[in-house]
Amino acid sequence: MPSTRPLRADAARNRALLLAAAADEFAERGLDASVADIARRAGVGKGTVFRHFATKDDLIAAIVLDRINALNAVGEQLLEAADPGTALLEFLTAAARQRQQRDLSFLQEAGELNAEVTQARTKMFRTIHTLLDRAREHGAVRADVTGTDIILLMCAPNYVTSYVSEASPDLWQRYLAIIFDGLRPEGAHPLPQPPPAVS
Amino acid sequence: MPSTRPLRADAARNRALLLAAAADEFAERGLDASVADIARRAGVGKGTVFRHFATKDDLIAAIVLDRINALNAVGEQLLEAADPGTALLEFLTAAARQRQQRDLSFLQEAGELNAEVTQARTKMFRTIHTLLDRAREHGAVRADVTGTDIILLMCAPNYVTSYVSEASPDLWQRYLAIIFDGLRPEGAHPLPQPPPAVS
DNA sequence: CAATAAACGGACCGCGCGGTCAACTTGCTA
DNA sequence: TAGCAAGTTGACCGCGCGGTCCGTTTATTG
Repeated sequence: MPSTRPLRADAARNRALLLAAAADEFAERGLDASVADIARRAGVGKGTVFRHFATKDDLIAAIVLDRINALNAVGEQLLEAADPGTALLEFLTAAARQRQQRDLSFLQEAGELNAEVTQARTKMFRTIHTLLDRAREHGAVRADVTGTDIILLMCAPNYVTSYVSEASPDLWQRYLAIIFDGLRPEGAHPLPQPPPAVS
Repeated sequence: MPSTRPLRADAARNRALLLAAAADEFAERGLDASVADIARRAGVGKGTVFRHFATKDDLIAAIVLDRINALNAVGEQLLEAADPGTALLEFLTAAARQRQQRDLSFLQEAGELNAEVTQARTKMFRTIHTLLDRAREHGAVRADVTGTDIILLMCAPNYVTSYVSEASPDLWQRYLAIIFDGLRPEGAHPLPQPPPAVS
C-alpha cells in the first residue's frame, strides 16, 4: 500500500526516538509540552520534528494511533478466550493499565480529526462491541448495557484516580471493580436513560 | 472579618460581570480562554480584569470557589433528609448536574494551590463523608466503600459522557445509575485495593 | 569513491499570550 | 458641589510558542 520508499536508517531511528520522547514529555507536562523540549529530549534538532510530523497535531495523532493499535491487539487476542466475562474484565484491565503507565488521555481529542486515528478507533470499537456481546450472552453482564457504554466507562477508573497523586499506582483497580460490579446482572436497577447511539 | 472597605458600586458590578463572562468563556474554550477575550465578553478593559484578580489563576480560583460553595450548600441541606440513601444519590445528582450545565472540571487543578479553595473543598469533603456514613449505616451502600471513594467517583458520570458530543444532555444519569449500582451492598464483590487515605 | 538526494539543525519569524502602567474617568463624601 | 481616592482603560512589554528555511551533513547507491 505505501508507495513511499523506505526511510533512511537514521531517519527511522530518529522517528522512533521522537515518538518515545514526545510520549514521555506529554505524560510529564501535558498537552502544553513544547516541540522544542521534545526535540531536545530526543536529541535532535527542532527542524527534524517537523520533517517527520508536519504539525504538532500530526505528532500527537501518531502517538495516539500507536496506543489504539496496541490496545486493539489485546482485545482481538481476548476474543479467543474461554470465559467471555473475564475476557471483558481483562480488556478493561489492560486499557486501564496502559493509561496508568502513561496517562495521555488529553491527547485523544487532539488526534480526533486524523483519518487514520478514527479508522483505528472504529476498529477497536468493533472489537469492544464483540467482547461485550459475548459477555452478555454468557450472562456475565447485565442485559441493558451496550458496547458503547463499555467504551465510555473504559477510562473512568483512571480518571477517578488521577486526582489523588500520592496514592497506590494500583488504586484504579478498586474503581474498576466497583464499576464492574455495577455492570453485573445481580442487583441491577433499571437505567434512567437509553444508551447513546454512536458507533 | 474582612477589614476591607466595600467595593464601589461600579467595581462590584464589573467583578460580577467578569466572573460570569469568565465562566462562560472557560466553558466554551477551555483553560486556554484568554484574559483579553474574557474582558471583551464582560464589556470591560483588560486592565480591569487584573485589578480584580491579580493573576489569571486567581480568577480561576474565584470561579472554582463559587462552585464548591454552591455544591456544599446542597450537601449540607441534604444532611437533614429523611432517607440517607437517596440523600447521597441526590447529592451526586446535584454535583453531576452542575458539571453538566457548565463543565469547568479542568479548572480544578488550576485553583488547587489557593488557600480559600482548599479550605472550601475540605469543608465539602467533610459533608460528603457524613452523607456517606449515614447512607452506609442505613444499609444503602456497601460496607467497604469510604467517603473518599465517593469524592473520587463523584465526577465520573460527566467525564464518561464528555466524549459523546451529540448525546442527550441527561446521559450522565445512565452512568451515575450504573456506578451507584456498583456502590450498593447487593451483589458486591470484594474490592482488590484498599481505599486511598486522603481526607 | 563520487555523486546525489535525503535528512538534519538551529537561527529566525510572526503571533498571541499574561501581565504592567500612566493617563484618564467616575462614584463617594464632607 | 468640590476634591480625591478608587476604578478604568488600552497601548505596550517580554516571552515562548508553532512553524519555516536554507546551509550543512550523511546514508545510500552504481
